[in-house]
Amino acid sequence: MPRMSPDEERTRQLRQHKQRQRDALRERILEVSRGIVRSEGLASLSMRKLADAIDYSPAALYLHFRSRGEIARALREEGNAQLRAAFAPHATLADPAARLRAMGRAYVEFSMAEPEMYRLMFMEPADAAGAADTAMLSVFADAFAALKAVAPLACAQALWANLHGIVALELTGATPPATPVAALVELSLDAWLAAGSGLAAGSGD
Amino acid sequence: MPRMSPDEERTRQLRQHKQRQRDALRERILEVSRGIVRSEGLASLSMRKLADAIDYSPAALYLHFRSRGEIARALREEGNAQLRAAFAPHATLADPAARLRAMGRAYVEFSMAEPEMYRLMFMEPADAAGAADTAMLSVFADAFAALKAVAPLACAQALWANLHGIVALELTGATPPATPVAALVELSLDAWLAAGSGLAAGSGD
DNA sequence: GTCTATAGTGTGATAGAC
DNA sequence: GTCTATCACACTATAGAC
Repeated sequence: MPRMSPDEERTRQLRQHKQRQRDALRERILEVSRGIVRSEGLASLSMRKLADAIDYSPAALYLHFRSRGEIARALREEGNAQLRAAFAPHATLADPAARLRAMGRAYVEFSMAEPEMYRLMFMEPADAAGAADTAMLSVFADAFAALKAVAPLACAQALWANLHGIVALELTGATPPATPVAALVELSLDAWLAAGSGLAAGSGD
Repeated sequence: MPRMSPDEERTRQLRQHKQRQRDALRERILEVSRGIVRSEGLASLSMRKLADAIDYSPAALYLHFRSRGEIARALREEGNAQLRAAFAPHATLADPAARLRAMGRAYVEFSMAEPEMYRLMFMEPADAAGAADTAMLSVFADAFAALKAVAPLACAQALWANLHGIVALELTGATPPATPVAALVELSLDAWLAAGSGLAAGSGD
C-alpha cells in the first residue's frame, strides 16, 4: 500500500464520499421504483412520478440510469434474485419428485405474493433484458433427469409452462375463479409427477 | 303487413339505405382495426391511425363506437368466435382423450397462427370485456368427465393453463427456444392423458 | 353525420443555465 | 450535479361549424 500525503488522503476521502452519495441516490431511485412497480405495476412507473417521489427533477434520473427501460431491467434482476432465494431452501431435497413439488409451489407462491413483480419478470415483452432465469429451468431439468425422464429439459419447460399458465390466467383475470390456484397447482404437479405418467414417453428435447 | 303510400315507401327505402351505409362503415372500421391489431398488436391501434386508414376524422369513429375499448371488445368477440370455429370439427370425436388432444392442438395452432389476436383475447387485462370463453372450458371438462376424472372442471382448467403457459411464454419471448412449441404440447397432452396419470387423484373442483 | 380544431393529459428524453 | 424549461410526440375524447 503506497504512502499518501495528507493532501492525497483528503481528496481520496472526498472521492469516496461522492461515490457513496451517488450510490445512495441510485439505490434510492431503485427503492422508490420498486415500491411503485410492486403496488401499481410497471406501466405506472413514469419518470415524472419517480422524480416527484424522490424530490429531484426528471433530468436527474438520467444521470443514474440511461433510460426507463434500464430501471425496469434492474428491478427485473432483483426479482430474479428474489425468486432464486425462494428456491434455495428446496433445491437440496434428495427426492427429485419432492424437490419439483416444493419448487413448483414456491414458484407459484412467489407469483401470488408479488404479482406485479411476476408480471414484470415473465409477462412483459422480453426486450433486451435477456430471457428469464435459465437457472430455474436447469434445476427443474436436473430433477426430471433424476426421475429418468426421456426428455428432462422439455419436461422442465412444460412443467414451467403449466405453472406459468396457472399464474398468468389468474393475474389477467381471464380465468373464472372456479378452482383455487393452489388446487390447480397440486393437480398439475400430480399430472407431471404421478408414477406411470408420460415421464418415459417424452418427445423432443 | 300494412299498406304504405308511395311517400311512406320512399322514406322507408331511404332509411334502409342510411342504415346500410351506417352498418357498412361500422364494418369497415372493424375490418381495418382487425388488420392493425393482427399485424401490429392492440397497443398500436390508435384512433388517429384508424381514422387515417379509413379516410375519416377521428371524431367520426365515436359515432360508431363509444371508445377504443369497445372496438377492442368487438375484436375480442370475433376472436372467440374464430376459436370456437377451430374447435368445432374436433368436438364430435367420440374418444374423449382423442378429443382433448385434437382440441388442445387446435388451440395452440390458433394461437400461433394469430398471435396478436391471442394476446388480445387471453393476455390483456380482463377489463369489462368479461372473462374468456367458458364454452371451451365446458367442452374440456366434459371430456375429462368422460375419462372419469375426479375433478373434471379443475382438470380442464389446469390443462388449459398448461397450454396457455406454453403459448404465453413463447409469445413474450421469456422462454429459451430449446424445445419447439409442438413438442411441449405433445408432452403436456401425454402428461395429462396418459393412462395411470393423476386423473383419479384430482383434488378440488 | 362529418368535419376541423382543439382541449386536456400523458409520455420519455434533452439543452443549456447555474 | 442539479434544475428549469422545453422538445417532440402520443393519446382519447369533445365542441361547434357546416
